[in-house]
Amino acid sequence: MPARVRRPAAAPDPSGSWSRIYAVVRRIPAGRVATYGQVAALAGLPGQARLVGYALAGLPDGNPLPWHRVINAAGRVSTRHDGPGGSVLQRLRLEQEGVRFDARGRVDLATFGWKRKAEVRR
DNA sequence: ATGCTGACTATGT
DNA sequence: TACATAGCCAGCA
Repeated sequence: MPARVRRPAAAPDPSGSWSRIYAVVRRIPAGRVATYGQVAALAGLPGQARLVGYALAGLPDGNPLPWHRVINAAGRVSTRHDGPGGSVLQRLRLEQEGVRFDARGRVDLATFGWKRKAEVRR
């Protein structure tokens, strides 16, 4: 079995990359989605989209982090190894927040993508 | 200290 | 649009 990433414990290392990732994910507003690469860049880890996925994989169940708002660059929900239910739950939560999926199960990043600055409204 | 794995992305065919 | 390949980093055995 693959070495399942263990959660960063209750006291995440503030210097650790994972903590920075979590901090960014937490800022994603409801009804919007961000790509792994985008989160990585905002976390100061340009190009390390993978780390974002792995960091989220180590999240404990029931944690307050809106991990479901993070999807891949293709606008699709990544399938996790944790269980197929995870991706389903993710899509469900997003739809609940108003994010629309097309017939192919993809999200239009141009519409629901998280824009950090100035965004469309305000 | 070394090697393997993994919620990814960009590029080429 | 879909599949294959290479590059990236942190954590665990």
